[in-house]
Amino acid sequence: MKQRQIDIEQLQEQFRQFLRRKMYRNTQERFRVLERAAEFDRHFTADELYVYMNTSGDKISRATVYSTLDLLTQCNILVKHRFQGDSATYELAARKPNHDHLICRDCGYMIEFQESALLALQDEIARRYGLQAVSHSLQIFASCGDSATCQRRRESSFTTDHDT
Amino acid sequence: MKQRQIDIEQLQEQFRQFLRRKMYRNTQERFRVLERAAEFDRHFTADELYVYMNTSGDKISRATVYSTLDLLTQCNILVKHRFQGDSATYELAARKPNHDHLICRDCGYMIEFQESALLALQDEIARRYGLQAVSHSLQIFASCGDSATCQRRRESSFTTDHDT
DNA sequence: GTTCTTGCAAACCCTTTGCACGTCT
DNA sequence: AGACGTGCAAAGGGTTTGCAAGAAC
Repeated sequence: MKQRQIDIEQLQEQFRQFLRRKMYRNTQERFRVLERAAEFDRHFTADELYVYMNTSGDKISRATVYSTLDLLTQCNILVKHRFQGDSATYELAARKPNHDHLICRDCGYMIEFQESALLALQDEIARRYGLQAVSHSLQIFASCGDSATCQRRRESSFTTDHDT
Repeated sequence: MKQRQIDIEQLQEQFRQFLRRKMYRNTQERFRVLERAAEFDRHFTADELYVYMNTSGDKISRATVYSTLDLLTQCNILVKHRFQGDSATYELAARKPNHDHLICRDCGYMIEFQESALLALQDEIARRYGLQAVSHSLQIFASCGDSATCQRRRESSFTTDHDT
């Protein structure tokens, strides 16, 4: 968790406009969830954010965290992922625009990559069916091939995720 | 559910080899799950398969269905999807090779498409990081644009997750 | 005969919900 | 004031697990 060059005020404005458009209320809780979520420079779960907030000064309920994360996802401030089996993870959309995930199916090691060709491809495929593409989610599953490497990566992938 | 030109014997052989390689046992239940799963020409859930089997002559437990579906996914006979929020869905990998999904984020309407460029792209990206691509999962989220159509299509409403 | 698998039900975990209280407009 | 949001705990639903009985090897 660290500060980056995310424009928090712009996100707040974006959220405010979304809430107004949907006739939802401007509550302190909702904006605190946004602020604290924006401190993560990595994927995080709803429960992680809940614990983080409640152990650092923001008393808030799980229900509110979940519901606000849902709102933030609706207005594209957050992106929600459902990787294998576990709980859903979120990340700031602005954190690393248009990245996708390369995942070792044997050890779970995950690499974030950016591939500009995908944007054009997503648009073209949607157009092919008369739709307008909004976003996409791509995971490539691979194997390390080298089992020693795979094992080493397994350890690091579960302990260090604090930096991208 | 209907029969297609799936080579069930080849799948059984593939499964047998996988079990042998992993030192797992050849049980009747495992092969019955494979046979019955292969009858679906669409996505299905573990529970659907469980109910289907138990209402048509194959008495089997949920635990076995779940565990066998996991094995069949491990050996690439099935593909497992985790679309929005609900339960996981499976489908035969051989059913429609290398297809991906185009989903209307407003009404949930889903189109299966095939795009051969993606295969090359998945391989190239994995290679870029020294890995060997096995498969991928791509969802493109779009909007219908036409609200009338979208509303008609709306049977279940939900927010868009980016899932595996 | 030993080990793995199955079946059953209960446990589990993440997420959602119902209701009373509090807050926003 | 009225409607909506929050907090709490309990319910919910898909999936996994523990243990005894049964099959595979």
